Amino acid sequence: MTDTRTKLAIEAGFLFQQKGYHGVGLAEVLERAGVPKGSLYHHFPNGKADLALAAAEIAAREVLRIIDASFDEADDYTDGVTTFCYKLAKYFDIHEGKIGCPVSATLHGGPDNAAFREALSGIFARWMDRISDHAQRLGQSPDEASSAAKRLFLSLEGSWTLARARSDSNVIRELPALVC
Amino acid sequence: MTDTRTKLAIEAGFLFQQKGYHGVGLAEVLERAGVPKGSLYHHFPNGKADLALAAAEIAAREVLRIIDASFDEADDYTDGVTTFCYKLAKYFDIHEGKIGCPVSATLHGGPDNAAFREALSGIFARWMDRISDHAQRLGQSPDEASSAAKRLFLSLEGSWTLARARSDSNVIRELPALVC
DNA sequence: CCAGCACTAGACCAATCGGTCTATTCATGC
DNA sequence: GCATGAATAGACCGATTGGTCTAGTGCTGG
Repeated sequence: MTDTRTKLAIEAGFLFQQKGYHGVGLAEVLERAGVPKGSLYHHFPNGKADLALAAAEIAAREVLRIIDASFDEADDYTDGVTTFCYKLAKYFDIHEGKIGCPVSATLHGGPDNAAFREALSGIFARWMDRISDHAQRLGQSPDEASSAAKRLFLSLEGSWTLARARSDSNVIRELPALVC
Repeated sequence: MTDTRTKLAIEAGFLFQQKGYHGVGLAEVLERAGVPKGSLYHHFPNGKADLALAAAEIAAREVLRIIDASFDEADDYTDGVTTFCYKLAKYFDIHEGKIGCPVSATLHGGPDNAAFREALSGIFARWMDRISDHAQRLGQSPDEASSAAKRLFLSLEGSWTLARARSDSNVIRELPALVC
């Protein structure tokens, strides 16, 4: 039994990830969450923008969780990257190939608000930092780890885009061979 | 003196690249192009979708042109990639950091139309093929060239995303050091 | 000079947009 | 049992959406 606020953010997240900020109407979010409009503006006083930020934050934490789950039981960096990519590809398949990077899909194309951009680049930084931490723990030097993390992140964003265009998650699965 | 159809596609392209398909209203396109609605539906009978496809096609050709201009006078592959990235970063700066990949910004988040997805993945394939051709011409084996092109394309898409989030084109300029 | 067609021009439309507002229900502390 | 604030419920709003339709304009071949 998730509370109303969370349910709204999660449903909104799914929709934003597929159709982008402007592509989703509040009516659709409300219907899927089974929640009336009054509740939305009670929990998110700034309306749609608040909702998108909350949705992105949830998706961002979920990705962090997947990063940890992948690297925690890895023998070396390449091993962790491989597990990570396979998990993401599976996540992509579950949503029928309609999904890009859950965060950039939600926040890009939204209002060109400074708050949006900062949230977005902050989330990206957290991801890269976390990957870099794991790389160091698995034996890489700080410099190696940092650029490996950046290389992985950048090409992962690209893979999400290409996978979506092709409706095919294999691009993501081929990533470890390409960047490690 | 560009004709009305082209003017519409170009103006629409700028807007789509910044705000995405659903983020742009026809009224805004019409106003910026200084063209009445009747003309739009004369030149693009299927309306907004046609317009987006035409805009993406123009942007795609422009990128191909930049690829050629960068690699034609390059001594080796790394040299070509560097020139290419610098040109793109400059293009990014000209548009005040509001722009992502001109094609994915236009077509992603649009109708989940099969035509859109095919156009998108076709354009991406053309870019990668062209880069791969140049890499081979500059001495790489077909396999090397193909995976180098893919590596460049994927991380370039990611760089566009990150550059936009940070409003900073340096990510793009640092790309050659990261992927070559 | 005029018939025909490509094109421009913009009024108009139903549908949907994000957002506001009031009324009601529910839970909780006294 | 009652008061209070949180939360739900949804009617309602003006603005804007993409799209249609009718008029009018201007070029071109005969």
